[in-house]
Amino acid sequence: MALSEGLAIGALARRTGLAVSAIRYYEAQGLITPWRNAGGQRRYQRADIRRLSFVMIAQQFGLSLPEIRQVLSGLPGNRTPTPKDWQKISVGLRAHLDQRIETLTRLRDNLDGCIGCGCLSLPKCALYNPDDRAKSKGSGPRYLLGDSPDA
Amino acid sequence: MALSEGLAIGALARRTGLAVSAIRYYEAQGLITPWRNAGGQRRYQRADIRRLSFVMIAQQFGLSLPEIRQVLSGLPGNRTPTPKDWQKISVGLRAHLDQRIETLTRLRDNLDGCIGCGCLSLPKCALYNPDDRAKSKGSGPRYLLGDSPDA
DNA sequence: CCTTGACCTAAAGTTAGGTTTAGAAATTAC
DNA sequence: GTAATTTCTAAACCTAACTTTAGGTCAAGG
Repeated sequence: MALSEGLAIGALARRTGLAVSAIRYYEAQGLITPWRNAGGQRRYQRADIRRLSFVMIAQQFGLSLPEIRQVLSGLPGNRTPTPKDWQKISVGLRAHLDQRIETLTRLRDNLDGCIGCGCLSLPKCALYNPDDRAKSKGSGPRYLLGDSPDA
Repeated sequence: MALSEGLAIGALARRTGLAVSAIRYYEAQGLITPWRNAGGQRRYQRADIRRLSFVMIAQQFGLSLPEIRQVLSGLPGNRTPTPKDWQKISVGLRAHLDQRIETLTRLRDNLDGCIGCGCLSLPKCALYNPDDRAKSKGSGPRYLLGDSPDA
């Protein structure tokens, strides 16, 4: 097997720790694009290891797969991404993370202000701030704030 | 309609902003326990407005419904919870939130250290810390770390 | 009394992020 | 040249947290 024939999906799975089925799923979601060998099997570049690593990290940060695809689209399509390329898109991740931390921190501070104040059921309570609620990615009641099914 | 006949599910829905179906679902999950009137319809106490409010807030904080049920079990069963009762269980929420913020902050710091370092694909990278990964509640690859289906 | 709106239950559908299964074809190992 | 692995596709299944639907009952108003 020549050096440049690429990685089979199983090898990529071992390198990344992902399940083979997950890698195929990510492909279906447009996160990674292997080529096919003569027999129709998927082959990956070594750079794809890093690409999938990035996917996993971004997931830990709370991004959805479509969001991650969006971020990854910031990478050059015509060549193997350099460390500098990764650096550039990581900055976007960092911003996303900052936002999440800030939201949670604000929520926490509100909780502190609310503990014992008895306002838990009042619409005025800071914890009911629609802004906060919209930003929290925990599932929660689906159609809470004008996010109606038929809108 | 006498004063003490309780709230119908629709009224509770309007007060909390939840969908009627969500309230029934929460009942199925053991988060709230109405009684039934002569005709078999659900009736709720006014204190249940606050109970559901608490559920919504806890969801924003990232707790699952089973976790919330657990927290709610800290309330007295034999009487209407006082502000002090709510205060007590809110402290647990606060701790949960602190933990999440800390995890995310640590993740962010690691990202800072990693941006541009080229380590994104190495198992040694701090971002691969199993501890971090296990704690992040974002879904991610399901059977990542010995969390196998048949274990 | 009768209609209309609110409520009931059970079951199926929905989304995200995957996994599992089944049967077939390609690769690798001996 | 087989036998054992891998890989392939398509479709079904899974969990969480709900919503929707279908068919029927309850409650309130005129």
